[in-house]
This record gives sequence, C-alpha cells and structure tokens, in this order.
Amino acid sequence: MKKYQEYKQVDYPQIGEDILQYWKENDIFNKSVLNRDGAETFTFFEGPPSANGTPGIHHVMARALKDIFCRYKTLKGFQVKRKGGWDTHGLPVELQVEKELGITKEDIGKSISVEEYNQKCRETVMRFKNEWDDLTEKIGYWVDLDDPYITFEADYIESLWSLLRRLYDKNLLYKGYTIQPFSPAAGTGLSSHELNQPGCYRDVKDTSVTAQFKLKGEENTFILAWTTTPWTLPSNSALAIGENLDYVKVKTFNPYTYEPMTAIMAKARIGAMFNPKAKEISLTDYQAGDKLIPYEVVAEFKGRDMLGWEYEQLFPISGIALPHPAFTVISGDYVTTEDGTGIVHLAKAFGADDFRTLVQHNVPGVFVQDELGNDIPVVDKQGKFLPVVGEYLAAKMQEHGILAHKTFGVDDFYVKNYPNDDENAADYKNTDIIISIILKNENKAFKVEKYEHSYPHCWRTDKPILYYPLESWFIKTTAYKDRLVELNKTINWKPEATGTGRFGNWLENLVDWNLSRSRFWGTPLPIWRTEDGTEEMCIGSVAELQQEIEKSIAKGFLEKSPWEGKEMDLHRPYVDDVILVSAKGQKMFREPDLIDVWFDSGAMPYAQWHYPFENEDIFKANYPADYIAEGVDQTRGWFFTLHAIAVMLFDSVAFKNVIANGLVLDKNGNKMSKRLGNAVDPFKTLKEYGPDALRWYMLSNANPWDNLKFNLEGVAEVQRRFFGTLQNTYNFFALYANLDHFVYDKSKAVPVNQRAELDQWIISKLQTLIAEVESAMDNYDATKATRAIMNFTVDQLSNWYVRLARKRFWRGDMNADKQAAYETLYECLLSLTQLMSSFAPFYTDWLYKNLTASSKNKLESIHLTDWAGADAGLINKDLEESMDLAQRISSLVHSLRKNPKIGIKVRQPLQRILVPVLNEKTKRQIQHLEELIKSEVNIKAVEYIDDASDVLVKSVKPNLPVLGKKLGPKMRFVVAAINSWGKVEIAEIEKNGKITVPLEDGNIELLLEEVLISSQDIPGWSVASDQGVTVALDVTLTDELRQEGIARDLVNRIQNLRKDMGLEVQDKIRIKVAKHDELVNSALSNFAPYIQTETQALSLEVNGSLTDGTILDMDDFELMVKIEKV
RNA sequence: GGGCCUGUAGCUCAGGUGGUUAGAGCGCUACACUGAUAAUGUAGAGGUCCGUGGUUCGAGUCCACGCAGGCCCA
Repeated sequence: MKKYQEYKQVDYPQIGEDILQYWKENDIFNKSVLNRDGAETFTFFEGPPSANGTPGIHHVMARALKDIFCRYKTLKGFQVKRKGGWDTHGLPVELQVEKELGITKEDIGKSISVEEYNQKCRETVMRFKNEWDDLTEKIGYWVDLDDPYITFEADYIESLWSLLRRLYDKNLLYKGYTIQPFSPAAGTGLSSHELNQPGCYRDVKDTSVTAQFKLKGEENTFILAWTTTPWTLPSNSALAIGENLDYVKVKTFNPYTYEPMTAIMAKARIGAMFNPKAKEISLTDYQAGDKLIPYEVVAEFKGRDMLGWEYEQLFPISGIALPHPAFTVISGDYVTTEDGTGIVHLAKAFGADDFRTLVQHNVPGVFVQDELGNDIPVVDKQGKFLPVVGEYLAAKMQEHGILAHKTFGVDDFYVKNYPNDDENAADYKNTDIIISIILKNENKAFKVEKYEHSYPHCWRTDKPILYYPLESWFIKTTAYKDRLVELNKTINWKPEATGTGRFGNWLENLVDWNLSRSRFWGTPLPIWRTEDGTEEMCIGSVAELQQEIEKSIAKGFLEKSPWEGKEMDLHRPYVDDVILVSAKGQKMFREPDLIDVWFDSGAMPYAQWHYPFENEDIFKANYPADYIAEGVDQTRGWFFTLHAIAVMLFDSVAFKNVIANGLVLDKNGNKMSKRLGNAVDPFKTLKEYGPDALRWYMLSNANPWDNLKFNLEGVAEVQRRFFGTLQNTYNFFALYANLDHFVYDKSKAVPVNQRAELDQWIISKLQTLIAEVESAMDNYDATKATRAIMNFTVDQLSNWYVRLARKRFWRGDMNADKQAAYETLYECLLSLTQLMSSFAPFYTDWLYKNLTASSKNKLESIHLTDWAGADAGLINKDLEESMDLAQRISSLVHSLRKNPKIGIKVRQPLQRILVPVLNEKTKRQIQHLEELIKSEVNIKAVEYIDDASDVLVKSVKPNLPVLGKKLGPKMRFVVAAINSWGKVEIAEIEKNGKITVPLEDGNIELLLEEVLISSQDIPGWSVASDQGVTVALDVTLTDELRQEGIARDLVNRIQNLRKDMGLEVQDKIRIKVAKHDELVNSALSNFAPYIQTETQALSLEVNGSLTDGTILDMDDFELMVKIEKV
C-alpha cells in the first residue's frame, strides 16, 4: 500500500466538502476549543450580522478575516471561544416587512396590530439564517452556530435594560431634544432613510435674504448674513464666522433705503455682493436711486478678530429677550465662503448645525414657554408661527402698509406647510416674502432675491419638511469624552489611521448619543414617566418590572400583567400596556421610544452571556475582547457603541485589537450591487474554486483594510500558481517517497547539521519564514503572512530546492543523503500545512492527512496541533546570503547565455565564469556553493578576481545618505567629483581611508565609508551585474566542450525517443549511431559511458552502414540513430 | 459641506527614517526544459509613480492646493 496518496488531479471544492464533513463527524471545532480548557483565553467578539438578507461575497472576506486570527491563536495555545450572534432589530427589517405586506407605518395600529406587525418582523429577520449558516460552514468560519446570541430574545433585552439602568443611575440618560427632519403636514418625524428616497429632494425657488445685523456701538455698521429661510430670522441668536477666513468692512449704501452704511462680510464674497462695475465709482458721487452702488473696502481682518462682537436683535419681539451671549459672533467650523456672505445666521431650533454650534458656545436659543413651563420653538408643529410672532408680524404689516392676497391673522403665518392659497393671486405673499419686505423697509435687508436650491420634501405629503426640535432620549457620552479618547489610544487599530483619524476625530467631536427611535420592532426604552414628567422610573430587570407590575395591580392601575400565562416578550405592544405607579401614586406610562439598534450590538459583550444575571465567570474571563474585525463602515456604528458602553460603564476598552476592513468592490472598482448585477455569488464561487483559494486570494491580494477589487481570475491565479505549485511539490514527494518506501520518523531523522548544504539552507529559510509569519500574525497583518508563505513555497521550495534536489530523489538506492532529502522536503511540507492552516483550513487539513497517513504521532486535524514556532538554532543567515548570491549569479549567467550576441544554450557546457569579489566574505560565500552554481549553469569552473589580480576594474559611487548629512548644499559638487574619479583616486582612498576633494571654497575630506566601491566591469568580457554582483562568462568553445555539448544533446534526443517508444524508466536499450564527422565521432567515443548511463543503454555502437534509423535534429547537424529495446 | 482612505507597468499589488538606474506576480514576447509534464524554468519588452506648486543638494516618499474613486457623517 502506498504510504502517501498520489493525485493526478485535485478537486479543491471537493476537498472543502470532504473536510467539512470530516470536521462535523469528528467534532473538530469543539475539540479545538475544549483542547485548550484551562489555557489562557483569547477573546473574540462576533459583530452580529442581520439574517434578513442573503450573504454576499464581502461576508466571506469579513468572516475569513475573523476566522484566521482565532485559528492562529488556538494553535498558539489559547482557548478561543467564539459565540455567534444575530442582529435582529432595526429599520431595514421594518421596511422589508412593510414592503412585503404592502403597508406603511401609518397602517400600523390600524389595519395591522403592533403585535401582528412585530410577529411578522420576528419571522422575517431570521429568514436567511440557513443560508448564512451554510456559508459560514462552507468557508470554514469556525464560530458557535448552535448557541448564538439573538438580540430579540428576552434575556438579551433584559441585559440591555440593566445596562441602561446603570447609565440612568449614573445620570447619563436624559431626555432632551434634537433637530430632526419633520413633516408638519404629516405631523411626524422622518428618518434619514425616508429622506434619501428618490424624489424627496427637489429644486425649489425660495425667497432668500441677506439680512443686516446692526453692530452695537458703531454707527450704521451691519454684519451681513444670508439665509434661504427668512422665517428663521426671528429665531436668530448668534452669527457664525470662520476663524481663519478673511473679512472686510465695506463702505457703501443700502440698495433699498439708499442710506449710507458699512457692511461686514467675507473678503471672498465682495465680488458676489457688489457689482464690480461700480468699483470705480466714488462714494461721494452716489445719488439715491442709482443702479450702480459704489463700495470701498475700509478695513480687513480675520474671522477670529470678530469673535465676541455684539449686535442688535434683528426682530425685537416683546417676549423674546435673551441673555448674553446671545446676539454675538461665534466661531463655526463649517462656515465657508462658497455662498452667502461668509457669515452664517444661527437659529437653534431649526438647524442641526446651528443647534450644535450654539450648544458648544453656550448660546441660548429663541424659545417661549408653554403652559408646563417647557421651552418650545416659536413655530408650532403645524408649521406656523406662534401668536407671539404672529402678532408682531401682523402689526408690522399694518405699520408698513403691506398688501397681501388675504388678511393675515396672528395664526396665519405658516413658514412651511403653506395653506393651499392661490400663489398666482394678485399680491400673493407668503411669510418669507412678508418678512423680507419688513426688513427692506426697516433698513435691515441688503439683498432679497429668489434662490433656487434643492430642499427635502415629505414623501407622503409632498410638502417641504421642516427641521424641528423633537424630543429624544440621550446618553450623555460627552461627559466621558476625555476618557473615551484616552482609552482609544490604547487600542491597536489596523489600519492605524482609522483609529487616530476617523474614529479619533469622531470622539473629538462627540455629541450625546441620541438613543430614541420612533418605531415598533426593537428594544423598548425601559423608562416609565408620569404624564406631567415630574416622576419617572428606569426598569433594570424583568424581576423589577414584575414587582412594579404587582404594585400597579394592587393600586388598581393594571388588571393583570400582559404576560400572565404567556412567555415574557419584552417588545411592544406588551410593554406599552404596562402602567406603573409612581412614588407619589400617579400613573406612569412607558416612554414610547425604542432604542437605537446600535445599542443592541454594542451591548453584546454583556448581553450575549445574559450578564449580569448569569454567567458572570464566563463574562469576566472573556472581557474585553482581544480581537474584533468588522467593516470600516462600522467605525461610528459597532466600534463606537462597543467602546462607549465599555468606557462609560466599565471604564475599560471593549476590544484591544481591531481590524477595520475595507469594501469588496467588483473588478472594475465599482460597488457591488444586486441591482447592477455585478455582485459575485459566494456560493457559486465556492463551488468553482473551493473555500481555500477564495480565502487565500482575499487575504493575500490586498491589505484587508484597503478596498478589494474582487476578480475571479485572481482566485484562479492563486489556485493555479500557489496551491497548484504546492500540490505539485507534494505529488513529487509522494511519487518518490512511495517508490522508496520512505516514512517520516522524527526520532530517526538525520540531524539537520549532517544534511546536505541545500537541505540546511531550505530548513533555515523555513525557520525564517515561520518567524516572519508569526511576527506578522502577532501584528494582525495577514496579508504579509500569506505573501511570505507564497514566496517561500513557490520561489524557494519548489523552484529552487526541489529543482536542485530532484536528482537526489531519483538516483540510486536509499542512503543517508537521500533520506535527508526526503526528511527535509517532508518537514517543509508539514510546516507549511501548519503555517497555512489558519488561512486555508480545508486544504491544509487534507494535506496534513496525506502527509501523516502513516505516521505514529498524527493528530486528528492540523487544527488540533500546537504551533511549532521557529527554531533559531537552525537559521543560518550566512548560508542564506550565500544561496542568495548563488541564485543571483546563476540568474546572471543565464541572462548572459541568452544574450543574442552569445546565444549558447545551457546544455552546452562552458569553461568558466569570472566573478569579481571585493572582500573575503563574499568570496567565501560564493565558493561555498560553487559546485551548485557550476551544475546549475553548466560551467566547469568559477574563478575569482580580487585585488591581487590586475584585471579588476573598480568603480565608485557616493554613499548619498551618509554624505548628504555631512555636505548639504555642497553635495552636487562633491558627487560630480566622485563620479569623475579613476583608478588613482579609488586606490588612494582605499589605501589611506580618506581623500581630499578640492572645491571652490576650500577642500573637503572624504572618508572611505562615505563612498561605495564596486566592480562592474571586466575589460574584454561580456559581463552582467545586479545589485553589486557581477559575472563574466567565458564563451570560448573548445573541441572538448563541444563534444560534451553534443553528448548531452544526444542524451536529450535519445530520452525523447525512449519516451516516444513508450519505454519505462527502468527499460534497457541498445543504441546504434550512424557515422558522422570527426567531432561527433570523438564525442561519441569520449562520452560513451556518460551517454550509456544517462539513457540506460547497454551498448553504444557507431555503425557506418546504419540506414534504417531515425534522423535526429541536432540543431547544427543531423544524426541517424537507432534504438532497440533489450 | 466636513472627516478619513485610496491613486505606482495592460491588470493586482510591494516600495522603514527622502538618496543616483522604482520592484514582484499575472498577462504579453522569445527561448529553454521534457524523469514534477494537462507541469516547469529563464530572459525581454512594458512606468509623465493622478496633477500643479513648494521645501530640499536630492521627492514615488515630506508640505500645500487641486483632480478622480470610495466610506462615514451632515
């Protein structure tokens, strides 16, 4: 029986399926974890995918990346528990359900109950779980699929509630408001998703105003600010400038009142605000009513000089008076000079940027108080001004005699959601226009014009949306900003820039985490409040909720628990049905919001173990994570929520190492999408190429954090070039090992130092490779590791070691040298299976089985082995350098032989090569492998030219990095001098160790180490050189060399004939050759023994009368030969 | 609009701390090998290092401003 199975063809997808089956049957994954019981843990957190869609090829990337480090750490001796998980809540699920049912949000609670709706969501969200599990298995991602965490389960939600409760107890959970898109016509907030639907943004013409804000303490001086929403001007409470922008004061006249004034604006906007034709006009020539208005810049300053400037309130409405620092100039990081005046008007209630900027600078906004004393904006939810502003505007209309299409009452000033008045009616005016006219009349408007821009509209009502403050619950992340930043610096980010840049900047500009979502399918906010908002309660566990329910039942607020006789489902609508009793005995209702799904996933370190209610020991042993990996798009998603919760509640990082991987694009660099049809089906790809080549390609082709241009041809190339070469190497080994009945036995192996030089070299290279892979993997650099493995396998092991060692395998009987060759090749292959096993888990396990089929000490799987590590004692750098020289010299000789002017094939032996050597070390290193070089390039001798020979011609180059520091600007002169040196100067600096270079402004002394001396020329010879190695080839052909060449050619032709005749390797033959010229005849007689040995010929006869032979093409001549099988 | 990433041969990618002539694989061309053979080896051709300025004796590398593609956030 064969010890090592040989394969004609390898079916990689089949290997994937077979090994997967083997793993399942033998429970290998579990064993790989249980094996390490008691060992140090290496913790990995699975970022939960959502199973409501089918997995794509990019999931293969993400999951392979997760898998390899877990496998690697397992080999290294850690216990790596990997719990799978599913993300189940969120808007995409809701939208999918709505699409399938053909309903909208408005139908929920009407045509479909919340209960039915949520039931539908629950069914939908796990719809493709089977496909996901299938892919996970097929690509070899080892993760516990039997006991995953699922974010909709009651235990999971309970853990979330306890976390929220802890935040609440730390006063980090509060109710506030945020500026959100709001549809006044529909009376509802809109998600950004709804806003991004096609057709939502439309070009509309709005009245825009450049308003004049009068500077306090200066006569007729105004700050100009532009807005496309004049209705927000009564709510103005500050103006923002860019600190580094240039601003000017310009003397001019108001175009509507013709009054002289000084305008303040960005310098870059002068051209837009004034007509350049008026530039030459003198201010004194101006007559009221002139079309061209002269202007003159009278001062220039930076934005930062304006900080703190105070101005008068634009609309001094009684009831709207604000304390300092309202009505001052502040800094806004987003201010540009691309439009407007370079100064931005801020209204806290109606712009997210405005809100953020004003909060940052502690500037109050314009609000009035409702009956309960809460701040409310001056525009109501129907989209019209409150009477406080309405009265003011109505009065101003009268005062200025403004005629409109109708009489405006105090309740008629809609700012959006205009009533359906006829816009073509005579004197039609909307609120924006009325405001503009008032401003014009009061010398407060510098410019009023129609402006066309893109503005979002409500997809249901087609009316423009309003940015409006809506109530929300927040986590006060800003309170922990410094700590978040500080702990982030301890995280090892791959790539680093994502941590310092994208994530770091995000933390630097942190705002409080808006937790509220007005939806149905998600984790409910566990906060109950009295109707007047004076009392509230945050529930932190199911037990506590039940206790409170008991109290409420006792009080008579509830008849019974909504879960009586049912399984506890903490979703809506059940939680909404719960009315609790406050400390003062009032009814408390649940705050209707759900929480951001990102809190679900950010809480997985705790909730996956139902901590703190269960599994405290497991949680503690597995926190924080040593490693996580997810797409870079998760930076502000999962990476942030993990980090935020960990820092705020546990004063810890949630993960120590993280890879943020890039996207998988199609081969042209476009985003893959099912719609465009360029998405790659992972199942199809797996079926065609198997999992290993796919994983290997994805990890080796580009760094995972760069986007991957996925190309199937690349997968094919990896398979052919890398896996194919490795497989060939194995087949080669198996073929001969079986013939020789070789079985590897470590205890009987020839000690490495007694093996051939070539063996020692490849073993040394192997150890170097192991160290390299280990260091790359410890640094979470998979790409570097895979590339190093490929280089070793293809270039060193297959193309050099196997090629040069081939003859040792097929010659003669088993002896120590042959055994050493087998052992060496075997050890390389076995090591490779382990090195590669994290990346190509199926193929390597298969190869491991093939290699160890007859071994005594084999394990069930490569994945159950212990990492072998590099044996530093087997690394021989000197030998590696030596071989490197030999490889380069061989390559140079090949290159010379191939030179069209020379054109001598390798089979033709040549007498010698000359190698200039400038030091003893190089000479020794080359000499060491002289035999190898000689046989590789078919030459008889290597000769060295050194200082002792007068043939050696040296050349000299400046050592730039060294000289640059010393010389600086004088470099170019010195370099020119050095380049002009000849024999004399080189000899001088070599002898004295220094030389003096004359320059125009004095002499400079150069030291030997400041120049590089090499030899690149041998007069009269054909030379080739590469990186300091130079070789000359003696192309003289003597008769003897020619004869040998002929003999070798003949062997080559006869071997072909043997093959054509279908002879077996061991078959013997007799050769008859027709007589030819003297040279050929001599070759035949002189090299007869050689020819016979090579061709297994018992006799070689030169026969003058041979006529029925085969005519051989010997390149330069023809020869008749006859071969007979014995 | 802001932050971040990417841009090097036809394609996919390498190119610490600036250093004279920018590398690899695939593909292409030619040759070799024919006892790893539906393999393999060797060599050759192929580059405005996205552009424009700047710093420097010297820039693919550092700086600034752009351009193109991408991600995230507004």
